[in-house]
Amino acid sequence: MLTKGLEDYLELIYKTILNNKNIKAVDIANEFNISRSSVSEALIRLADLDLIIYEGRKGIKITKKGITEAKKIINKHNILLKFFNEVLKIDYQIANKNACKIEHVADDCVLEKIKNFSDFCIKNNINGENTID
Amino acid sequence: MLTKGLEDYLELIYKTILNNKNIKAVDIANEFNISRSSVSEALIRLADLDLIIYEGRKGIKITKKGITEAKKIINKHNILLKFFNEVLKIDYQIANKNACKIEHVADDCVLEKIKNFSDFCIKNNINGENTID
DNA sequence: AATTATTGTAAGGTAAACCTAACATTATGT
DNA sequence: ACATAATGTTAGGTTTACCTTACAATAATT
Repeated sequence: MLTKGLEDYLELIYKTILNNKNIKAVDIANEFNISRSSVSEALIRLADLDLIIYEGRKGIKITKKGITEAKKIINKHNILLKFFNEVLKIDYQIANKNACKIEHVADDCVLEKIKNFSDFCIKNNINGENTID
Repeated sequence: MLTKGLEDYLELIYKTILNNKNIKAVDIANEFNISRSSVSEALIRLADLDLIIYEGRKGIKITKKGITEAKKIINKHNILLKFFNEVLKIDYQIANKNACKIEHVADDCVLEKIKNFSDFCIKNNINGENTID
């Protein structure tokens, strides 16, 4: 299983590539406030796991396996974000921050249940603002 | 801030004491499948933080500060457990396991919102079993 | 009481994930 | 083209949270 750090980096790599932008090691370092050398090591590890193709300055490419993995993580993130923000009506920044942390620890089956419940609540306008007596 | 490990150990210490039972370092080691020496270190750290009074074989006592802290963690745990198990209708063991992980990373304000929403859902019989089309 | 088992501690080790500093390489600006 | 800046890598270090092994102290069994 991927560590929280590797998941975060892969997530950023995929999102950036999806946006048709290039991503460099230094960008990851800046985004997460870690050193370039730490990123260097992490990218080698992601490459070892066949999640990215890393050729230093030549760029970072994501593999099919990497895309699958990144999508999973982003999916988890989005389920949590949506639930926190749209159902519980938690401030977006805080919702996002908490989604970022919980996405690495919550089991798939829990996320699945949250997703279904969240969709139901949104459809029926049940949320944290109209549920207070 | 306490680490996940220290929070877990303190939680167990408090729960055991609440049950009028004594708790020893070896019990913590067994519960979390870690070595006695790791527990030994952790207990010294908890004592340094004034959360417990630790005197080796003479026993482990919890301080007022420790009780306050333990209650906070257990409260978080219970909010999550209740939401997962009673609202989302997730299997108790899985609900508990996930509560255990998320309690260490979720912000207080998120837990607060989950609690309110959870109570509302329970009161109105809105749950993961009657919300599927 | 003597033996055996249990418990706690100390010493030293490991792996992960970070760090800084120094260096090499590649881009960029003039 | 050259100087400067940006980027990636290497080497070596730190911290955290574990570990094992060995030993000391206490408790339990016979």
